[in-house]
Amino acid sequence: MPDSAAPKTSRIQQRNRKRILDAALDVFSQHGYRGATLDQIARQAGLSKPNILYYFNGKEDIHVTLLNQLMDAWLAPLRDIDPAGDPLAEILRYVHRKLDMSREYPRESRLFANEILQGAPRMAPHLESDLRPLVDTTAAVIDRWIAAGKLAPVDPRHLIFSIWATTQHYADFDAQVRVLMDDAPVHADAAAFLETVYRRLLTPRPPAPGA
Amino acid sequence: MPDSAAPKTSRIQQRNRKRILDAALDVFSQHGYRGATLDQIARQAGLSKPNILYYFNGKEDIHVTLLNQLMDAWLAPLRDIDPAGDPLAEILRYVHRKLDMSREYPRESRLFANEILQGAPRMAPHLESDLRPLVDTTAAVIDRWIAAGKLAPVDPRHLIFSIWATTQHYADFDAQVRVLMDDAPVHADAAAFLETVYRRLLTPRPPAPGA
Amino acid sequence: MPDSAAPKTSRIQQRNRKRILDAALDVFSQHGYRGATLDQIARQAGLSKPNILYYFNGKEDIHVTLLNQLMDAWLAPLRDIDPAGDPLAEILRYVHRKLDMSREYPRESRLFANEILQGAPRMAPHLESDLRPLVDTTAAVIDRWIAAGKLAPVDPRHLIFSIWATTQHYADFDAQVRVLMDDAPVHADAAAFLETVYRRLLTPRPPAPGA
Amino acid sequence: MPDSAAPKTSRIQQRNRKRILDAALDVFSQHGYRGATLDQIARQAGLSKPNILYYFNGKEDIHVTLLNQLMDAWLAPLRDIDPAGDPLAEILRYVHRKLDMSREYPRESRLFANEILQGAPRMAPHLESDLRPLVDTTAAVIDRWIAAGKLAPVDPRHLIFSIWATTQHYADFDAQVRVLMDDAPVHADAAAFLETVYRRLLTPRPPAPGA
DNA sequence: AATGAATGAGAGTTCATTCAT
DNA sequence: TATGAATGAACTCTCATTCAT
Repeated sequence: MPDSAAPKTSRIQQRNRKRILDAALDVFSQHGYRGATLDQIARQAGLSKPNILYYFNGKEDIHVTLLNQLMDAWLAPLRDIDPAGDPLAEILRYVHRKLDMSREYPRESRLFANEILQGAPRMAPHLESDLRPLVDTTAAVIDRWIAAGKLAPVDPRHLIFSIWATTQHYADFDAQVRVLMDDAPVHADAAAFLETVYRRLLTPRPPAPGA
Repeated sequence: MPDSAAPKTSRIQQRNRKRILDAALDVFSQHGYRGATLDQIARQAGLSKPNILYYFNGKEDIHVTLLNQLMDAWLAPLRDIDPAGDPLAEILRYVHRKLDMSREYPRESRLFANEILQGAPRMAPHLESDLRPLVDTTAAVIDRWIAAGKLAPVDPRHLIFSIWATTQHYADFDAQVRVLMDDAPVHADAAAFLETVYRRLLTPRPPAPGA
Repeated sequence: MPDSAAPKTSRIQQRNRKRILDAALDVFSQHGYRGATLDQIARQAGLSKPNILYYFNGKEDIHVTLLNQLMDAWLAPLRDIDPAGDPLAEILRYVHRKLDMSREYPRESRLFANEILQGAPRMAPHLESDLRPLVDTTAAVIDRWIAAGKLAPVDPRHLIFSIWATTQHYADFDAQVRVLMDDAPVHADAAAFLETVYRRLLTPRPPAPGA
Repeated sequence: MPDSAAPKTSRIQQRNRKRILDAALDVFSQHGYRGATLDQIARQAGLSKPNILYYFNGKEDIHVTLLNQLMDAWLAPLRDIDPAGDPLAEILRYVHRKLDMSREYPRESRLFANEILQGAPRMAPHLESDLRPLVDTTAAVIDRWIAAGKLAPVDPRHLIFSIWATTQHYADFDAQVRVLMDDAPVHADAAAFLETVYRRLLTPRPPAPGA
């Protein structure tokens, strides 16, 4: 039992941290930060409450850790827009990836939505340091595409907002969508709809002949 | 002296109930239902905590009252779409009204967003009874417009979702928007952007000549 | 309207005080002192809560007033035992009157029971000043009757306790009695039973021949 | 190390649960359910208020647990009446056991009295399911004894009520008894008195010669 | 004589966190 | 590493009482 425990526990540690974060994602995304309780998280994780506080320094620590971990994955699709790719195709790919994430990771979407709704008290720094430069860069790329006549002119930042809004809506407002769309293949229809929206919006048009 | 007594007492009641609801709107929209406390609401309303419970039967009563009162105002723009009006103009008017509401009533928007995010525990009945028939009706109107060739073909329900999503985004994700848009005239730019989006999306196009 | 109001209000006062005390008797006897609320009393009395406090100085005042008022009526049967009457008949009459009171005034019985159960915090003085001398006197009468050979020898105080206990039981433990005696004519049977008990207990017997 | 762990933690639990129940018995029996506060119970138990709620699910849980636990002990003497024993001796033994219980467990007696006085809101089911069949059985036994000429004829249920009433009186109305019986050996005198009462009541008499 | 409005004190309960092992 | 036990702070809500009219 002397030194063979270290690696073993390390593996246990990792597994337990993951369990806790997964349970916390469930609970936080459903009830919000204040509405969530450590008891719920502990029960869901199959651990005792004090044991959870052995792995994390408190409720807020869990929440912040979650937000930080998710930030990267959350921004990946935006990062992956290829300035050298076909502009319309790049945008549409981004739209579809975001929509897919709403379907596959609705808890993450709701976690962020909750945080932003409440004024981003725990995420404001990250927005400044991580999100903002990325959006600035992407907006510049889009502007260049527009200047090159490869996209119809639009405000790039509001374009990004609209993509976030329309795709995350299917995760964040799922309760409402489900009431209004019983049985319909929501995701497929949404994908087709958004494809249409952004294709019509962004397809560059030849200047009017008489102009 | 006949009926002049009733309003006298009612005056105070009405004023205080309004104060409380206004304060509660502030607090609930910012912290969510569970995150809000009667203490905060009382402080903001300038009343004592027990006095608040003299006017309402409890925290939940205040919340439900708020949601009920707001539901009507919230749906009004959708109700006002005129089936006899010009289709594109009607839709665009709706978009602008929704966007204006996001600017003028961001708390209401966030209150609803919070409620829906958490699965609409206290509003599900209203969604079924009030929202759903209204959306069904409106979708039918749009479908008729499309069939008449007055709008480009789109899925009417996803169109509605996209309008909600893009307009409410400026209220619900305000904290994020502000980080990314310092100093810009957000509202005016958003209005122009959305005008472009829905105009390009919905303007009926003549069939391709060769088709 | 100058001085004609006084007698008029005085009548209203009396009527309202009675209403309040009657309502309070209901509520106190059912829920105990601490379990009763002024709201319940006010509702039952058909008056507003502040108006009740116009007539009485507080919750305790109502309770004490009730206890004081009832004390006299409660002790009347004991006072009415006639030292000059037929001993056995006097005792039996007392038993039957007490039993009748349990049927006709169960609320009063329970009010007293509640008070005594809790250590008589508000009635201890009355017990000392009113009840004790009366019991002492009655015990002396009974002792004299026994000495005169007109009653079989028993401890007079424990005799009195047993009469109180057996008769008040039908009011105080009514909930239990009803569970165990569905449909039976409880009161009549109890009267017959107690008649038997005290007749057999108290009928003087001739001394054993050989004694 | 197999099963020795369980009792270890259970030791503290059992001890604290007992402490709490004992304190609660004190407080509930003196002030009634509504009049009792968790603060009082906690203080008396030497525990913090939240710690009490760690062991019980709330005030009502403590109360119900108490009533359930006591029910068995409370009915034991009645269960122990031996249908094969000597009738008069069995009854007298029951009377004395009940009287002893009033002296040794007055709090339990008052707890029950409080509950019944208020209509048995939390004990009605137990009365139906536990008490009633037991009383039915016992009444049948007594009826058989009477039919066999071994007891003077009396209504068995009212006999039982009278035993309950007269014995429990010394616990439930202790505050009153003490005022009226200073210094007397109440319990011994009561025992002698009740012995007389039930002996005279139940001793079968030979039919009057002339009858 | 009466009441709508208001409140301080305190009730039961929840919960993040700490203690002890 | 893990957990039963414990608690201070805070929460919602109740209630006897007071205020103002």
